[in-house]
Amino acid sequence: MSEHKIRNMEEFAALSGLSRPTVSKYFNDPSSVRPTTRQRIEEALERYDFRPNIFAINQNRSLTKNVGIVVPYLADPFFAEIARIIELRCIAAGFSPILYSSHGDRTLENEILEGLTALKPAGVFLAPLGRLSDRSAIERFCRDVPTVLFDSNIEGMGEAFVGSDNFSFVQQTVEYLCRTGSPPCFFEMRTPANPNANKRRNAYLRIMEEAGLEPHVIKVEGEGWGFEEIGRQGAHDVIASGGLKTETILCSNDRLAIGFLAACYERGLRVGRGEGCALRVASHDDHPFSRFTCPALTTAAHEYEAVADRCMETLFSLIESGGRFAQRDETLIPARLILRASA
Amino acid sequence: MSEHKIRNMEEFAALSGLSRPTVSKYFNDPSSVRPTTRQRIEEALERYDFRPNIFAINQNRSLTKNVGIVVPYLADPFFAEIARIIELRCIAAGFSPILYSSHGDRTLENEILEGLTALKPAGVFLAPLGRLSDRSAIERFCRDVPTVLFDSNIEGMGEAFVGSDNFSFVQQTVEYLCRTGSPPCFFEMRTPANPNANKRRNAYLRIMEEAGLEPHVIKVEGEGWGFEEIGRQGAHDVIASGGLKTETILCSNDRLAIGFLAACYERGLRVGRGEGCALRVASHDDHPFSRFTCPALTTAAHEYEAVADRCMETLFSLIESGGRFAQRDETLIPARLILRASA
DNA sequence: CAAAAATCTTTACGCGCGTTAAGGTCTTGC
DNA sequence: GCAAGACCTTAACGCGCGTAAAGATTTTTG
Repeated sequence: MSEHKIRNMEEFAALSGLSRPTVSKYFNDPSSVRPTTRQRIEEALERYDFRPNIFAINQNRSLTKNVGIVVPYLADPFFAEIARIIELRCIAAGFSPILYSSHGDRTLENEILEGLTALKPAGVFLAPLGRLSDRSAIERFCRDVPTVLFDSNIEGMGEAFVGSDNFSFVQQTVEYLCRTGSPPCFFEMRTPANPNANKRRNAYLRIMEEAGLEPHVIKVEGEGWGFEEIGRQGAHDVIASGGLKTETILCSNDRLAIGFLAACYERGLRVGRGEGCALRVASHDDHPFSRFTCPALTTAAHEYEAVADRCMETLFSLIESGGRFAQRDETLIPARLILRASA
Repeated sequence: MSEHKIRNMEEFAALSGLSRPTVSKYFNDPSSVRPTTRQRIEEALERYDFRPNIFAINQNRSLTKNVGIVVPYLADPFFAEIARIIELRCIAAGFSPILYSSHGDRTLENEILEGLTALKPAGVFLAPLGRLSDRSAIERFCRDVPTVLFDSNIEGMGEAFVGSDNFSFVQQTVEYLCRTGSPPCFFEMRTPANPNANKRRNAYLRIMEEAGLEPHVIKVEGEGWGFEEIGRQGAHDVIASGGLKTETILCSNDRLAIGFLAACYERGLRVGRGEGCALRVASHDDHPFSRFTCPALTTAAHEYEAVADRCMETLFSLIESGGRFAQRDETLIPARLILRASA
């Protein structure tokens, strides 16, 4: 690297002994110039450390190499983990991922989408807030930007959806629980933020019905993203009031289960499938921490990698199709049951 | 909102019945135009839904309203949480935060910094990887971009550092543990990624020495960002081999402690300060999940909000000072001891 | 070795907006 | 009602790069 800073491509081209259009061509596709030319540019690049001005590059372009990733709440380790994998995949594919969290806020989600539109991204992965989302705003956004929804489906929006097969999640846990002990009740929030929760409850009801078993759904109060605390408080309430009709509890998601287990511990209730255990608790998601709860949580796992890979595949073919699919593409990825000590 | 899409400010200005420079003036500072003019623009804005082209805006600017936030590993809830708060503060202050995770990778951290430089941000909050960071790359970055380091200090880099007072963290936990029972040993990773870990161990050694107590440091093996598993495995090893010389364990951070507690549970060791408890475990950070461990974790909490607020204050004054401080500014925020059931 | 093909250089325009300068128009205060 | 000042319009340039066209140069091909 040498002394003074290079101001623009003109200057850099001169220093490489080439013309600006050639250098410009190189930056858009290094293989589009003669190998010797390419080498000259790359040598100069070593010496002078020049990068084309991003704003100027994109100014006159209808599409960029930007890819937006929007999740509803990044401080939820589930979303952090899935976003992490998608982000790495984007980088590997030569895109510039830009990560946003709606922080559980409808207004913020709208603002993110507006700002994202302005960035002219090649595509966007959007995990919407769900119940709180402004459907018309999302619809408008999807008209302007090639969008792949993930995690949380909103019927008809975006060109594709990649998510988990909630029925498969619940089927596996319920089947396992029934096979190894008493049938479970279903523990969830009364007003879940996310359509997955509704799908899971409905799956539970249907599976129990088909098995000729009586379903029990326990709905606990609470708003916001503090699921663990909602689960903990709800567990205390339902246990104290004798509302627990079964000794097996299937939580809608791991974060609620983490709270449930905390409450059990606080009450001295032993959870697990062994001798002397009062309750069995299972759940869904394979939250990054579910391995470390006490006891470790039996759960139906998302195939994080598979979801991320499928997201990328979908976006690639979407981009190749010019940003539109003839028909909305839906992928549901089944769960993988993970047996641990809690049930 | 009306029919056809507006292409540029010229067109929008015409539709508002004003000239482009006036409209441009408005977008840079709405209060810089006459109230009646402002009203006309805002009415047109309602009707036509126009946003100036971001790339064009920034193209000819040396500074933008962008603020970078870089953390070493976003899937760590601690960083997700601090990033969340800082991001919200930035938005409230009218900036456009852009969030990056280095994903624990040195190369990626470098690339993020390079890309960030190109975005000409008004400022950057950088929590570096620590031991893995490329110091020369960070140094170069800090020369180009007004940077506030946080969480993890690297001497002399950036214009300021905002972080936690590790000595205060350890002092409070050690003091509490000694006062209420036997003195703790210190449980940590052999090769911590982060300078905070070293500061905490040194604080532990010094505090024990000053109290005339014999220190015990337990170092466990393990690489990467899976701290819980490292803590769990390390706990199993040290307990099985009889390496635990004290009944009180102070973990370097909550994630290790979460693993430690999981191991204790798996071994049937009761943790807590009551009757029949074999061990006491305390830790540092007040990780978002430490409330839900079994038992709930006694820990020294970061003042998340205070750290975020101080970060913002520092960046504001840094921007006002034209991006440079006469002297590097260091803020260390003390811990808040949180007593829960584990110790 | 000459012709064809590939690649480069030169020249020039456009993108959308920031910004400046000169001059016109509207407000304000007396 | 009039001057001063605030605000607006018009005109024009520049930012850094994409890109197109025409001509010059190099490389490949037969």
